[in-house]
Amino acid sequence: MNQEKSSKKTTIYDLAELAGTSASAVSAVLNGTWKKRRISAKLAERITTLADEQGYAVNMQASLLRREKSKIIGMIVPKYDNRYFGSIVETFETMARERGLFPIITCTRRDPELEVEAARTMLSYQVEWLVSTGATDPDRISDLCAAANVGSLNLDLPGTKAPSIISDNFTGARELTRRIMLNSRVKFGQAQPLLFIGGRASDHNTSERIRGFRAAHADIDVPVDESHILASGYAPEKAEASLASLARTEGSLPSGMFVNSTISLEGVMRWIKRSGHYGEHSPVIGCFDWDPFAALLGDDVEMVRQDVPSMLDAVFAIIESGAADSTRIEIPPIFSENF
Amino acid sequence: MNQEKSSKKTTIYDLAELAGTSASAVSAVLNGTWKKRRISAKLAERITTLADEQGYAVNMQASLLRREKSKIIGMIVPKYDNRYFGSIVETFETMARERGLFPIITCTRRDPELEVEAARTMLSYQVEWLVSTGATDPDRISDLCAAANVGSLNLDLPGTKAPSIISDNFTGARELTRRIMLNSRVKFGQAQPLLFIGGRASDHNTSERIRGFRAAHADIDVPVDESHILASGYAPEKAEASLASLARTEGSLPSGMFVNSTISLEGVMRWIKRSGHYGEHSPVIGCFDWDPFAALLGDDVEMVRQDVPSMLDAVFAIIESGAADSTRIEIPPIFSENF
DNA sequence: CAAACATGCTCCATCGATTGAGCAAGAGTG
DNA sequence: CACTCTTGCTCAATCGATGGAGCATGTTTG
Repeated sequence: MNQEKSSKKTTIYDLAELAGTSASAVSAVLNGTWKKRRISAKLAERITTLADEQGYAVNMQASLLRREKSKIIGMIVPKYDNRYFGSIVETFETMARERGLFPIITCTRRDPELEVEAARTMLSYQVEWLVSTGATDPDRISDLCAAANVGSLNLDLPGTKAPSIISDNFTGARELTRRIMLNSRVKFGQAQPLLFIGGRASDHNTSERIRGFRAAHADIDVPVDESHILASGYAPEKAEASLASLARTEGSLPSGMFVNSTISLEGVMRWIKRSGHYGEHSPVIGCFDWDPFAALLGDDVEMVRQDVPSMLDAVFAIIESGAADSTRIEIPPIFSENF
Repeated sequence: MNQEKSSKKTTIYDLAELAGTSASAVSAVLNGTWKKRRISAKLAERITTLADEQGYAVNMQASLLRREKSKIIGMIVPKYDNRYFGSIVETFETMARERGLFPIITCTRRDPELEVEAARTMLSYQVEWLVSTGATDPDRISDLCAAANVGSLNLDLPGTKAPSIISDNFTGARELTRRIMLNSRVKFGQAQPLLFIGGRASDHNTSERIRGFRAAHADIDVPVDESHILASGYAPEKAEASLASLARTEGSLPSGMFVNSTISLEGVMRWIKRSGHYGEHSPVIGCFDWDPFAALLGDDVEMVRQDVPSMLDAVFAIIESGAADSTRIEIPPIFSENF
């Protein structure tokens, strides 16, 4: 595990000299092509031992420069601060490794400039595929990838220039809304229009969820209160402020809420606690996303879990098939009794 | 943004031919050394435009092979499923980028084999520094790095062969224990020995926290109940099972608990809810780690937050100074009133 | 007006690993 | 014995970017 010259890294040339052989023999042995290249088992053995002793590690930069495929796969993700993205990243890494790919992940904090810069950097590193998760402008990234002849994919939020794998937001939201209504009826005696809070009206997922929210109201002939659709952003503070302002203008709050993400739920719960709405008369809540602690907050919180493993199965299926047409795959989310 | 030959990526040679100039001129222009290399502004302009048109991106593999420094910095992290590691990763990425470094992060799911393999892979990618976060065997990774002449650092859990940046677990645990005791006295009338749950007795952080836990008991002359120190692992199921078994053998539970991580807290809260211990007589809890929803679970939950920004400031301070002696830096955690 | 200098480039070796082509020595065949 | 095959290797070009050295011009300077 030691080496004489401690200033430089060991290369195949160093090993070749030590073994009294050629660099190409060393290379063949270390990358496993030695049988094909008719290197004797004896020499292979000697080289392997030497490589171990010297703590040799291939220089991927050199290796990849020569090869045609990099086996690197990139992912851009908005945040690491919730279980949804956390499990996307963890599952992605695991599945990539299982397939012999090297995953590179970068967090772009919902910053469009950073997204593009990160995408460019990943292209420089010769990624073979780039997965844009929850990107604000996925098509821009697909354009960059197309120009570099690299496959791209959209996850969580759809785009029009690459295959998109997203949750079935409409159906999920409709079912979640139905459940919140049911819980509300059980707790407060009658079905009332709900409040929708969180997300951005401009993003596809939010608008689909609002559509599902409306559909569920229509299903049981309850009118939607337009002033109670508050897609005021993802940050907890935004949700908290919206609720505070609504309570100020209206005096009371709806008895049920559809919360568009755990991040928004954080703000909602904070407001409920702070304003003393907690307890007997606290609103019935449904959240489109899952968090273990939020799930423990009370029987009044219903959660849908997006099916991350299935979404990533779909991602890798597309990667393996090499497909590049901009289909959209919608994965049904999972309701709590099936977690 | 288009290119004629769609099968291959644009290189500086392609651009050179298109611009009727040499590859070295193109290279100089695109990497910003053109003034030093006395390329005219006119040619620089032309090349830049062309590069944009062709959607050119440097081949980092080639570039890094030639350069002496890779500017790549690696981090190994156990999981993405809690706020602590999530914010470590996010902060690390941001700070690395601010310093012109390219962060590569990999999640090793507390698997010692995977940790080593991931470290090897990162060395192949020519990382200049490797930060092992919460590694099960940080010294093994430091050895690998040393053999490759790469700096290594330990974060969250200390090692003996590289600088370690960790929380001040002893002081934090002592103060947290003191607070749980106080809350317990307020709720139940008297100070009783607490339960310690979660973590692995073999890891440094857990043992330091147990030491702090003992010290806080000693401070007010309360004996520690040795059978109530349950360092049964990090997984929620482990904590849940430990509590269930304790309740079975003892009939009742301690009135206060020191929970060693949010992950363990997940199991603890699940058990408390399921077993009907929630409410009036639910135990007073303190958790060494913070989670926004857990913080909302009730007034009975006290949390300490590890000071991630300060920890990473320390990490980058060491990286910038190039120090390699195995000092240990302990960062005080933050208590809830100062979040 | 010649020497010295500045300007604006180009040439080419180099980084480390890979791989097609090829060479020498021994084994097998007719 | 002359040949073809096989075995076990080595040679050298290559991937794309970089940067030291150097080569024409044009511009000053004494």
